[in-house]
Amino acid sequence: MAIVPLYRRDARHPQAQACAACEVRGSALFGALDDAGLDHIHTHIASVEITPDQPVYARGEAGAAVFTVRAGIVRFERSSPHGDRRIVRLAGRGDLIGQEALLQRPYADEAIACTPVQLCRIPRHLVDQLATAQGSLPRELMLRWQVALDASEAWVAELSSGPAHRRLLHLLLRLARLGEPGGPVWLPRREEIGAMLDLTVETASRLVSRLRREGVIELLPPRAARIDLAALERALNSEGTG
Amino acid sequence: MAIVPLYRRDARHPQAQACAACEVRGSALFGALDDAGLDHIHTHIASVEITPDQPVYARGEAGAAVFTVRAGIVRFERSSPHGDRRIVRLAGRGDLIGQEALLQRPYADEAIACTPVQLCRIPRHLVDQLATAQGSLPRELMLRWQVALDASEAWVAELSSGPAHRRLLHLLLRLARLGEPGGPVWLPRREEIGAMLDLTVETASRLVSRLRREGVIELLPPRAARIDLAALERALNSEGTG
DNA sequence: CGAGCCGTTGAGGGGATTCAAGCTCAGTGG
DNA sequence: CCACTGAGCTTGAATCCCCTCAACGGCTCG
Repeated sequence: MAIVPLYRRDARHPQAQACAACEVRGSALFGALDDAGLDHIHTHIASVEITPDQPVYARGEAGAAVFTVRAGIVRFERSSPHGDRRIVRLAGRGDLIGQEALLQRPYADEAIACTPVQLCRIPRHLVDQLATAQGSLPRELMLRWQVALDASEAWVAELSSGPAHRRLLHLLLRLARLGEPGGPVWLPRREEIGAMLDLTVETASRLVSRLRREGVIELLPPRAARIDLAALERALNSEGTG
Repeated sequence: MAIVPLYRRDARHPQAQACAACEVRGSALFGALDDAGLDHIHTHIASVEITPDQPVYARGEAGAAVFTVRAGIVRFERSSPHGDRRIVRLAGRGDLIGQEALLQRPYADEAIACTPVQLCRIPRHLVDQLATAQGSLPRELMLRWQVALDASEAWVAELSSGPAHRRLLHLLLRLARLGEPGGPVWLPRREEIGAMLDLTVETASRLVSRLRREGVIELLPPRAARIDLAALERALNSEGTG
């Protein structure tokens, strides 16, 4: 974990004005804060960069901080005592992760970077301060919690239900939304697709190959792809009726 | 929906002192409130009773209230545009449901009573009042949100992963925890089991019958069963190694 | 008593897994 | 430079789990 403190006003610092200029400010946790508020907090928030497949935090760890995702994709994993692991959710730009820490609770999942990830690390006590001083923060927090809950329930409904082919289509739809609109999307390894959709690597591979032949996706190795959204929609619709 | 206002001090009222005497007070949303606080809110909270298979609220509805579950089991459903429906989570005694309403958002799921359910209906504005007046409430709220998020992620990991036999064992384990310890548990209809585990009725029936033959559960029709927790544990363990 | 819902069981088929082999590609060291 | 290696991906063949289609019995209720 590369941790760099943020000094908003020191223009010589590479992370100068990072909070104020943060591209996700409008949708991030402190989006509603004015400059005075930023002055108060900016010295406590650190910018964190994580390389793919490195953990942000581990399940059971007594966390002292929450994170906002500034860029990249984070996955949440749980594994059974028997060893099989399952990816239960993804988070992307603007999402708040590790909220359990605010309740002095251990982290509930393994959080691992899928792509290069940029995070803002926010100490627990800092949120506590703002929660008492300001009125708007709790509401922002609850919003994040609800977003996470909604994402998790949608994961059950879309990525854990029905035939494998449809589950993969839904996954691609999500990946497309997580990336730049129209741009190439991050494509997980086959083993990761399997962990997301509860499939074996072989089945994941077969299905991806099939979509490639059908023209729904164009592979851009390694770990990227271009998605034909129109073809994807078509495939999803013909899925139900066929 | 049978709605009965709660008048805490009117001893002639059947719901008299319901808030003060509420069995789930210690673990419920207003658990931390003192009597003075109760005085303020008790006239605004209504007791709601719902019969099995009746909705608490519908997805998309602009909700003006959250609910705490005082007794019974509530299920959350989502259905795809193609018509197939999936149960994504269960809630039981002490759980807070419909929290989206606090954010002026439409309800995210269909919430439907599985068993006879008793709820406390808490208007949104009441929570807003308490949130500004008291400091402890937001924390309680966040705790509920985290409980729901955790339940949803566990649903992915346990009830949507692996072979159907193991998924059913995990479901029975949950149902046992939702009911009285040692007592009979509520057993969903086969169709409902199917919607929870993404199975057909036939497969659900076959698996239940198998567990009955193996002595893991004893059916107590209609819609109840006794579970041999030791046998269940054994079955879950031999599952992984076999 | 017949209608309808729920649960059960059987037979057959299909989709996903398992086991296995071969491929590409980047990194390594001769 | 190129064989060697290992990780990731792909494909094939056989097996198995679960689905589909179907029939039937128990039960409630009009």
